Amino acid sequence: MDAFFAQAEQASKPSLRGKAVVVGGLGPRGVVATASYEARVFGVHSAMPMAQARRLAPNAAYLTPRFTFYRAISDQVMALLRALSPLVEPLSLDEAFVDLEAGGAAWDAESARLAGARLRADIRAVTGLTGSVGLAASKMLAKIASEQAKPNGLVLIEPGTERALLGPLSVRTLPGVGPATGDHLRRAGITTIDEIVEAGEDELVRLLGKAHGHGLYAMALARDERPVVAERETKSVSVEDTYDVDIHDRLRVGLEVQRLADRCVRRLRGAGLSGRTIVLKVRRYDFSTLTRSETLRGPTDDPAVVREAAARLLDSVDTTGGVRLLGVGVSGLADYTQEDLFAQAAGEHAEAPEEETAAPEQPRPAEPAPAEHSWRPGHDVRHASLGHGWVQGSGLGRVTVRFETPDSEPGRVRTFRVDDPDLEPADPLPLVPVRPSDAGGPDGGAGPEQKGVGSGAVGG
DNA sequence: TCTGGGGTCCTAGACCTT
DNA sequence: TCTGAAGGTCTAGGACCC
Repeated sequence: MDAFFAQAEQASKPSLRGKAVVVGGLGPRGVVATASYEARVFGVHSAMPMAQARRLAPNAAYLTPRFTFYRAISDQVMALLRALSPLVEPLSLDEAFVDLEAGGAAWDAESARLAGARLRADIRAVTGLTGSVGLAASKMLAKIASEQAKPNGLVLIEPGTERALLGPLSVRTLPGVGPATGDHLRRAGITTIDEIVEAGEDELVRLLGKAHGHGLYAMALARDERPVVAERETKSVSVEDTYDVDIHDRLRVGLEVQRLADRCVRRLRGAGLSGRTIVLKVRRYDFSTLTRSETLRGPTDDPAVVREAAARLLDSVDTTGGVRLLGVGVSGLADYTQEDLFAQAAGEHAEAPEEETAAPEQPRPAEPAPAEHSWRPGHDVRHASLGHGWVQGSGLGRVTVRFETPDSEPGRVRTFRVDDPDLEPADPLPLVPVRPSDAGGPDGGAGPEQKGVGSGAVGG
């Protein structure tokens, strides 16, 4: 999908169409998740600190992400992809690889192009959003094609043209080459994919190590045999929080770690998993990041066991100077639990009072009492008499709401007290009106753009 | 300027076992 | 019995991706 989050917000809010929209964390340490194409004109891009984005585009609309809304749209698009082929490999909410040949949806360049065009039309019809499609004989090339197709386009890389197309491109085009590897190669005088080929495989391995060197050299020759994998099993589950202000109080750090451990276990259990290795992550005031891990005798999904392990790991970390981020994760996953791990926990720590560990919600001592409502910018609300709208901003005891819906004209703005009893949070409205004949089909929503290419669809 | 959150994969050293 | 090589596991960190 093209600038997915921002596009979904523009589809949902008529007053933002054609305007610069930036979606991301709005706190003092937030970063940009997605910027609309109108915002990109000002130099705003993903992963940029929000403060910098505000300086570049002070008049843009700044919204917090609505992941539930985006996920609903993503589900609609993924369903369209799965209708094309059983081999669909989602990369994120808004991207996926599809093996068109495996699904019989395409067998040569022309049939692939047709399938891609039909898919784009279907995405538009079902979600109301635009997506781009890249078609090629491998995942790497399909990804490059889809980047070239953005926004709202379709690009097919004809078999036999791959090497010529790749040669002049920057090494940063290749998957796995980020800022660090790009710099490393640049210092060795390698900036284009042609120059990787000229340097030779041995030199690449010398520069980047075995796995990366061999892999990158093969990619530079347009050799990519990675299959489209439909079912990816989860390898780890983690949660982390960055704090608006560094935490110095050691007691508070400990409480936050406990809270994160509980949240992590809820996610773990939600996925029906348990894990053996507990990981604590600490980012200190100077942005240096430490991880500490401990492997248990067997997998657990017991919050008490994870809390205790995380607390032990924290004991080995110096937090003097303050921490800006804390995280707790579990890896070494299994889909079963080893019950006698209770014994492990009890054995090492003489009998802590046994709480009902399965209780989904426990008091969080470190947290302030929740406000009545958190009126987050961009989120939907309903007013008893004025109807559906969204939060444009809030502060000083006031919340400003724009009253409009996906299929209305740009709406009027009104300001209320934050505790106005007529105002309440609401669910997002579908982006595409639900027709009676759609019953049973996907309900309306905006769609992400996807890039997909069957490994055999074009080249096969 | 000042850097999110949730992941995956790779490397390398320490340590243990065979 | 001692030694060394080889391989596996654990741990920590770095890079990358969306």
